[in-house]
Amino acid sequence: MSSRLQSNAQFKTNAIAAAPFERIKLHLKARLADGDWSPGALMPSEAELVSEFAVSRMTVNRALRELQLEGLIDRVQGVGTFAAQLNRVSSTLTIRDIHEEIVSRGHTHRATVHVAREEVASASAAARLGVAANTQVFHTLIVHYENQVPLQCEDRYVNPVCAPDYLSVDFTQVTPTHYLLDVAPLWEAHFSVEAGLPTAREAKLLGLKTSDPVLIVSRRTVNRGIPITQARLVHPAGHYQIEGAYTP
Amino acid sequence: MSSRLQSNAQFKTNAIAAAPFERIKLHLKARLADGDWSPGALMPSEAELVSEFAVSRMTVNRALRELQLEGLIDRVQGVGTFAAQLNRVSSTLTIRDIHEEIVSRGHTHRATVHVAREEVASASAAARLGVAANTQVFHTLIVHYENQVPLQCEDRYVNPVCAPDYLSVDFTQVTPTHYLLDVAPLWEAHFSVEAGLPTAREAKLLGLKTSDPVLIVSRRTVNRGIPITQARLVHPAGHYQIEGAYTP
DNA sequence: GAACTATACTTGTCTAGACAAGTATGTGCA
DNA sequence: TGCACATACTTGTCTAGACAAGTATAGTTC
Repeated sequence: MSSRLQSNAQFKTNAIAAAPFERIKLHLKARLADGDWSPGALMPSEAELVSEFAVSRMTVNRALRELQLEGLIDRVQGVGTFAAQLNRVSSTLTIRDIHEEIVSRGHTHRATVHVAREEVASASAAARLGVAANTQVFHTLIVHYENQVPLQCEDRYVNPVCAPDYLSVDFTQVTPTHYLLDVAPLWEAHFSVEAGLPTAREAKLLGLKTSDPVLIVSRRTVNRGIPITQARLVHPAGHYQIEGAYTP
Repeated sequence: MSSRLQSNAQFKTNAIAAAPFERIKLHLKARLADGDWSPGALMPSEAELVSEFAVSRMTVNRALRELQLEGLIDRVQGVGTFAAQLNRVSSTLTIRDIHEEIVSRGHTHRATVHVAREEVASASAAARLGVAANTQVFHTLIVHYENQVPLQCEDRYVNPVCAPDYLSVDFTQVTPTHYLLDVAPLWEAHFSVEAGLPTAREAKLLGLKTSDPVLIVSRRTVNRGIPITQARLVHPAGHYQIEGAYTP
């Protein structure tokens, strides 16, 4: 019983002070925020922190390794630990499946399929997808509605090698993104975001004029070097914004 | 000499096989990519991986902890390790200081200052910055040029509490972002990206018509709960795009 | 002066063991 | 049946020590 009380007391202490590696991280973060080390300055070595905090080196090492992953410090084997140059603002941006995103807002999602066929890729489409010209590819053109308002025009090319049954999917029920995540669960994505004008067809599908600005997201995904899909996602201005946050 | 050769040989072996924790990570990633565990499925415990790979538990633990940080697995103390639900596409987006970005492309950066003064914040500006209405704030309006072509119109409000000397900076030489990073090296950022139309003034400064689409980035930064700055960054369509990548 | 070498210091990683703490399950008692 | 408890298994963390490997520097040799 007394040992139970003792471990409870220890737990409460830990709840305030957190785990040692966490305490070391917070301490170094606070000093970095105070400007104790200007960017590029040499910070204490692991051995010095071991003495200061009276912990083992593995604990200090974990704290520093995680700070390095967070981009707050730079470490060079054989040299030392340095305060990072914080001249870039790295943010984590989450692009979610549009169905999930609309539903999470409590709204209804509806999709209309305007193209769903196999095509010989044009030179530009093949280049964007990353396959050879004149290859057979799947092509879908789907408009997504949030509460009956058009939110996204999704023009997508898919590599048949990765998803041979792609065209048999009912895209009014399952989004291409969702289906492709099932077929190829892990991949690399590259994307770019820009403002522009819709094509005549996109304008018509979204109920816009061709002079109305749109937000265009281009995304290409690759699995082990094999291109899976390339999508051009066109959103009417004002109806869609990408949000992100960065917390050190 | 022979010991040198021996360590070289060992190094080469390591170069192929990588560190044990890295090998375990790659092995589990490959099996996740193969769909060996569907989302939510129970994965091997640390003890099982210790047996399989003949390493210590700390090594397995590090591999799993890093996979968890990467969002590929979920771990629950007392229960086990599970394959993550990969239904969201998380990407790391890096917004860099515009001066650094232009210079890194080998181009020249020039800035013109159109407003740099202290103002009583309007209701909307105060709300966007996160300070009380009728507070004194700093306001700058700067246009950034890449090779003499206008690239960004930067409309920024700054909390005088965080950067009292803000107006004494020569913004043709130092960007506000760069200066503020010096004054407050660590902070949280929230941003949103959308397409839209420029205001009449922005259009004039960027050499656009008010009907030309622009990419608008709104960013607010906070340090320990205290708002630092709020910026509206307007870019002509076609001249600017945000890029990002996601590599599991 | 230039090139080599020994040394000291740094980070990178692994080990074997330990204790803590969360969770599920079976067992015995009321 | 329903509740308390012991048990087994899980992850979370820390330790003390070890070796490897990268880097800088002082000293030595040519």
